[in-house]
Amino acid sequence: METSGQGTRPTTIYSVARLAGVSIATVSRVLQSKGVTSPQTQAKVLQAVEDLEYVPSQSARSLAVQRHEAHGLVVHDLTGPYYAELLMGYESAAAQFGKSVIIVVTGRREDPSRAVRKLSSRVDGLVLATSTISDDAARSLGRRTPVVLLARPAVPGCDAVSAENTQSARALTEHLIAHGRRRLFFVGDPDGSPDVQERYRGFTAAVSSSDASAVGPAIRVDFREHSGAEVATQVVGHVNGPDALVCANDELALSTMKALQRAGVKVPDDIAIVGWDDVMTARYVSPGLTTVRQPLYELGRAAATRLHQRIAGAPVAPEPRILPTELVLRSSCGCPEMDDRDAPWVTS
Amino acid sequence: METSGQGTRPTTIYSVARLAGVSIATVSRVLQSKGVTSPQTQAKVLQAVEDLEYVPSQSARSLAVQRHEAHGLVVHDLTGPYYAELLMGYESAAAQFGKSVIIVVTGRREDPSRAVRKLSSRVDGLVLATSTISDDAARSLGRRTPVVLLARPAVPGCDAVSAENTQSARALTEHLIAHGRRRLFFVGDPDGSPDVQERYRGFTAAVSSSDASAVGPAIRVDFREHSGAEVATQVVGHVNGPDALVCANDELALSTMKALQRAGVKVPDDIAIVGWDDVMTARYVSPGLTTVRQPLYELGRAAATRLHQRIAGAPVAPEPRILPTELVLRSSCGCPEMDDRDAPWVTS
DNA sequence: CCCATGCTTGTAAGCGCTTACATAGACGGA
DNA sequence: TCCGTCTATGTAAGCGCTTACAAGCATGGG
Repeated sequence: METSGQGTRPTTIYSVARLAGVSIATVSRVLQSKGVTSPQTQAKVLQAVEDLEYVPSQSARSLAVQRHEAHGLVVHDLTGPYYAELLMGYESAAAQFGKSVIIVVTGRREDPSRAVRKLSSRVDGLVLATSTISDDAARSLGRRTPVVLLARPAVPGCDAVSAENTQSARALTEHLIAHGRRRLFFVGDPDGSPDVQERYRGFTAAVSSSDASAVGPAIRVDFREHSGAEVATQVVGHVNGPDALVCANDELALSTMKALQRAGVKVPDDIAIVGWDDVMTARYVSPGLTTVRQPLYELGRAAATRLHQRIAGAPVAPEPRILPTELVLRSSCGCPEMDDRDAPWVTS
Repeated sequence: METSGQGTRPTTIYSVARLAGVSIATVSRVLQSKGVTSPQTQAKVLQAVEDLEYVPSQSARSLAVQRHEAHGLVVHDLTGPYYAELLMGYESAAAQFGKSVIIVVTGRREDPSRAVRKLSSRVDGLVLATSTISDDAARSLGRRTPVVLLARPAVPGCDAVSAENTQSARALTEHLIAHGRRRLFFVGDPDGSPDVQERYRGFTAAVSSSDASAVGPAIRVDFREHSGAEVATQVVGHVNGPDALVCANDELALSTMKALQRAGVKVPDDIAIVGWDDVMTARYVSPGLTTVRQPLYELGRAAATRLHQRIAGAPVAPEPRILPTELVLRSSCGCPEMDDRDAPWVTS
């Protein structure tokens, strides 16, 4: 029969020591494989551990070794594939280093900075993503614990890893121009996130070094899917309206495309549309959405790895680590449809 | 100037006590708002805390109070919107209870069960999702710490929360039959997960209590997107092939639909297709995918809330908590296109 | 036969915090 | 003035683990 109530948890290193007939130091030694222990002793201890289903208390261990063996990850939210993929990469690397990962989502918090401070007291280091806490707060944290910034500009005392944005924005825009587009519009709020800002910068650079023209300033809408309708109303029916839209991410691009199509606009014939992230939907819609793929999983791994190195004593890297991105050309930009490329099962 | 090296972390409760000119007990008392302290003392302590940027060590606290103030969440992976949404709900509820959440992804682990056991030593309770560790392992854990099972059958000693599957599968299938479909196929592996099993059961029930017939056993393919191609080859060109496909999830449904369309099959005229989850793509493809929406965010919250109650001492609930799901009718089932319903910005 | 040597194990001092209990003032009633 | 009461604070004993150091015990060379 089972001891149903789980009220009892007196299974400490002492119980094990007693059962095995050794001292707690010996138990600790065999469990950590530290110091030397005779094979017989090891066997006895391991047996006792087995019998008692003993699991060492992490907090006691942390207190003793002055290490938490945990990484913190702070993100704004988790909607969309972006953070999920990132988190998987992060967790996988952290797991390889034997670290737990504790996640904090600041999106709906009253006091993100307090939450992060509290988090810092149970981890050995932190990864801070965009739109979570301020640069100042990050810098202050960076003074007492290793901090890696994710997809945001470096601040002194903190490492930074992110995906390349400006170059790919430029390449994407130039691709549109090569397709003959001349009246380009950027959709998204450059002040909303560093990523968007960089993309906008690349867009602007490409436009201004060509004979094309940017149609007005960026259409500043947020990332939400419904923003597409808003964009569509601003765009349709104008005589000299845009013939190409560079959207800050795929959600925006897709909802805009849908709203436009519903309004009778032909994509890409009338207006070409491109986005960022290569979400699943991008390869299912018609026309397929041309976009920029970010190495999210790798980004997560890179952040975790860098954090691990910092915790191990490595100094702050002088330069941010920038991961390359990849243009994914489908047909919303004006390229011809290609079945193979659009096939859902072709992933690389 | 800043003290750049973060090697020094001698900021303990002792430093604060010394600076404030009180004992560590007093510091603890004002920080925990426990016991009585004079306003002046409070002010002094708070000031010292401020000056030193003191944050109490979580491990020391955990050790003293015999509580970790953290919840564990164990999932198989994080791909797709399913777990991301779930995790957000989970984290939000946990945060409200003042608990950190530590996440473990078992998908690529060598020894999931060991990882979970280790996790259990740093949390006050666990939520275990499908396809992570065995029922036996879960039951064994449930004996020593509160455990909530997520989207999997209850085991003695553990709570369980999940979304309704059988009823909605039945309703979905009956809807297809009402559309005149008579040769129905289930796509997905019922042995792959309890969810799929229940959906298959509902499907079977609906078919057998009608004059329709299930075309052969389930087509057992996994959840991967490329499985669609496989399904398509099995299905096209048969004289008495299916006129409706009930797919275990949306990824499967979408990739199948795409493969079918590419092969010249008309959806839904020749073959109707439905799925599960209501992923973003479902409302962007043409025809819109009819599917079942699960209250993922709420599911996450429910799991966290239940775990919290268990940790607080509540007994194991005798029955699993089943959250209702919702049919989302678009046009891949044969329903007429409706612009409004398909509009991306209509979310509820 | 004795002791230096090496190997294994035990002893005990923390790690930073909470909290039961002791103590020291302050205050007021007799 | 004295003492009982109450309140604010200090003292110290853990929480479960790690680890430097001490100690015990064979072993073998001198």
